Amino acid sequence: MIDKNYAPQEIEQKWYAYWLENKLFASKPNPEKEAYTIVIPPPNVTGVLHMGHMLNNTIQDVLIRKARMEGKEACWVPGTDHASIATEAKVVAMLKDKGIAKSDITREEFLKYAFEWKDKYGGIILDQLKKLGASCDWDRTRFTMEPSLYQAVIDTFVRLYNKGLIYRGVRMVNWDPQGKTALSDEEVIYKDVQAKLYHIQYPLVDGSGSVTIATTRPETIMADAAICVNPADERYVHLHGKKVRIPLIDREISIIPDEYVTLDFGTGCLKVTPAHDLNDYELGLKHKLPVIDILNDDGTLNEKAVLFVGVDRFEARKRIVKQLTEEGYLTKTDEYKSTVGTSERTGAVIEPKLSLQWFMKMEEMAKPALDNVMNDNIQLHPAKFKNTYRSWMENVRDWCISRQLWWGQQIPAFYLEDGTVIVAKDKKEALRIARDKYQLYALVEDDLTQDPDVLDTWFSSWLWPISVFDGIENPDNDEIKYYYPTNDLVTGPDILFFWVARMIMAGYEWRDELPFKNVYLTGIVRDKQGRKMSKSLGNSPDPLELIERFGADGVRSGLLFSAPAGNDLLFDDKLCEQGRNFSNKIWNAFRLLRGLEVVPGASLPEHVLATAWFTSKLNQTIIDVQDDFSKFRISDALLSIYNLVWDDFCGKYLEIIKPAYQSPIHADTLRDALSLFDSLMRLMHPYMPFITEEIWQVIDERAEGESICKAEFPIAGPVDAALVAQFDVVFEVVTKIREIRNSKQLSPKLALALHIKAENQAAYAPVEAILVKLANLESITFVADAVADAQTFVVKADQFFVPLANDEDPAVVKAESEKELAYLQGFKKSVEAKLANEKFVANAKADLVERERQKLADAETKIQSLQELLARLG
RNA sequence: GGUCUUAUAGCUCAGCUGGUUCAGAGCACCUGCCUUACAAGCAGGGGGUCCUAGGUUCGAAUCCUAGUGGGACCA
Repeated sequence: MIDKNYAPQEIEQKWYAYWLENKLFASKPNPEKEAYTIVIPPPNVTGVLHMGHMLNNTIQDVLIRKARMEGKEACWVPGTDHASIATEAKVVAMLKDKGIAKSDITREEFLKYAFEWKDKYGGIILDQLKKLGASCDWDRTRFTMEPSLYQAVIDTFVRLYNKGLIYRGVRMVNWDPQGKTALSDEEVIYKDVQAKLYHIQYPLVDGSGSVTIATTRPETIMADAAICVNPADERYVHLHGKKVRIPLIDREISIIPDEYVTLDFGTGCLKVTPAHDLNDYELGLKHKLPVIDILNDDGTLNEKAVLFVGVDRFEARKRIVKQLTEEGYLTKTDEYKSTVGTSERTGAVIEPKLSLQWFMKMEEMAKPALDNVMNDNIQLHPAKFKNTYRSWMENVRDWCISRQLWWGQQIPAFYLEDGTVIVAKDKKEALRIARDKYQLYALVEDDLTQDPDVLDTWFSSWLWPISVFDGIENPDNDEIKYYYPTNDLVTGPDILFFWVARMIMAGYEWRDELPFKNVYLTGIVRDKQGRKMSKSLGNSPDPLELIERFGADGVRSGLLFSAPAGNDLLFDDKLCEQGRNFSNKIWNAFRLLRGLEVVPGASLPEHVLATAWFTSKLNQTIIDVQDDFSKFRISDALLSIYNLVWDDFCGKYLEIIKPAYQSPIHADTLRDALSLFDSLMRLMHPYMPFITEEIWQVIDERAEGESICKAEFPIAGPVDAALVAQFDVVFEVVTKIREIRNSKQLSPKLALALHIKAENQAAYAPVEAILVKLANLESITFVADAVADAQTFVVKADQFFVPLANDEDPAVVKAESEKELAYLQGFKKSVEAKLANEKFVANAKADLVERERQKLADAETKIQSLQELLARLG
């Protein structure tokens, strides 16, 4: 006997091993078939699976499994990202625990440790994905730092440098004092903070008083280059060109006028600090002010600060405030709401810093990337992200691509002793160029020094859809030609610019073609209070534990029950519980069919009819599901299937064909039912791969190595709308009778008699047996007149009577019927009004008008029946 | 501050090109059932001013405008 509760753990393990063993996820170019390709958004190599990955990868798996079943050559490429900042931080921390400082070891030693660490802890996340059922082609697993992908990055750098798209220059960049590296604009997260606005007096050199400036960063006064006022500000006109002394250090600076200053902010006097603020920097350029950088790379103050040398910037702020107060320079402190940029990876407060870095020009590359999204060559789902995408692409700024780290692709720029830069794929090539270009024939490799910096992680990720198929190194290979462009990309909107936009740029740059046709943007998984899931809040469930509790199928369907594209998902265990219950429901439906005793023979006519009815429902659902998928409504498609399986198949179809207790089922009926079950399993397989495989394998004889993974996805046949309508009437009647039973508190075991006053008695003949069974009737009798002492109801135009001693207050019964009548009369009136409206008849579509006429006719017959009923009630 | 987006049942959301009297699903809730596939279940039920105010239209949850409250991105 099969267990009545579905136990997923063993089953999941068994089938995943089977799938791998039989290479069911493996793909290779097959010209006979259409390719369907997804590249995984590579998770950080040292990351662990979180709920966002679960959602994201479930969606990818649903898409890829469906494509595979539809006979496409489905290829899902997995892999990991080296995540330079995050991983380097982890390796540094690991070394620190061992008592090793990064500064004490060489680059080579560090990288050795880093690779060891990666080999030990990296890729855990990929094993976790297997638990989820992810059908990746694991033989294709790639890593952004492996030799071939590393080389692709180097080649890209050289190519773009030679095209003049990459340059090196001193610019104001976002400096992360904790990671001690520059960051791109996109890696800076702005946060609201409650800051203080300090009002500081600067004495005039001529002794005629002082000016007061307002600043949130008093520790930068030592870097001041000027005081700036708006020329239109009458308060300060007399001060233009005068000099003030910076408090505490007594350095003299000028007061200059510039329209940049806002009159009504603070005091209207702005301290200009070109080294530590982007706007001040530009103001400084305009007025040729000196740049005085008082900060070290780690955020401590340097000698140029004069005061607090070696002290951290935040500590220095506290101390300088204290000193300014003591010496009477600080006149006022206001509370001030402000925003501060922080590092996406380390969380440290970003310092704008003037620094020599490598940049990529974005304007030219952004153009095809923008155009091809706006014209829908590449579709974003949901489309609302097109707006956000456009505004970003239209305002794109040059990309700072160098990072002061060791873990990553080292920039292929080589310097001669005099600082001359040679960009080449390796030192040998650089030497050749140096010799040829500068006639430096005596030069040897040791005379060249490679740039110590590495490239931004995204500078490798943006090549991912191409580089996983070696399309950069070997652009004409069979794989890239077959699999590229890929089809769908599934990712979060938070990396739309970091990653998606740049992949599109890289696609057009390298292959003059889009990298994927659709981008499905998932929402963020939040907890049920709407908070983002995070380690520090501890509100993120452990995905593997969820799988343990609810089964992978349960978790997958649970996540998708409420995950419309682009909308955040408020996660609750409850959803997975619902998914698990669904697994169990399917399991028990199958137990029922498996447990039946079979006798040879043809199906009863009502069973044949029920099979035809359910087939229509199934076909309709397949049509709906395909429509949903075409619009990336993955969640809606699942709900359609859920309702079909639970309500129509289990609740109705199985109840109709289920034989009485200990009675056998006819072989033909069982065959039909199992055939439908088989279709349902195939329809559901993309969502619930494990349980569907388990059942599919025993529904019928299967060959060794065969799998539902490669079985055909159901194809919709015809839908018999009339039959569906007829069954709707049956179910409505059944519900009414059950309602009577419930309200009278009668046992479901008590068979009732039913009398029908029907317009068309013959219409009931084929479904009588079904009515008897579902409503538990002892008899159906057709009558010409009303039946006394009976519970009555009307469906369509027909009247139904269930003879029961009527102990209800006739007035109540009458009131209810009158209420229904009034409703129908109102309905009729509104439809009549509509049809009498010439503009409606003239403007509305013909079939709509026809439907309205039908509605009117139906309402009229029903009203008539109700009136008869009421007449009898007196 | 700018741009975009959103507001529907207690909760999470559907409602697709305006057209069933359209107000719907799941969960939650209430009532009754351990009816031999499933209590992780079955039968039935209650519940909404479709944010507010205008407008367009024969007709508005759906389109437009303004306001209010959320959210996202950008600075």
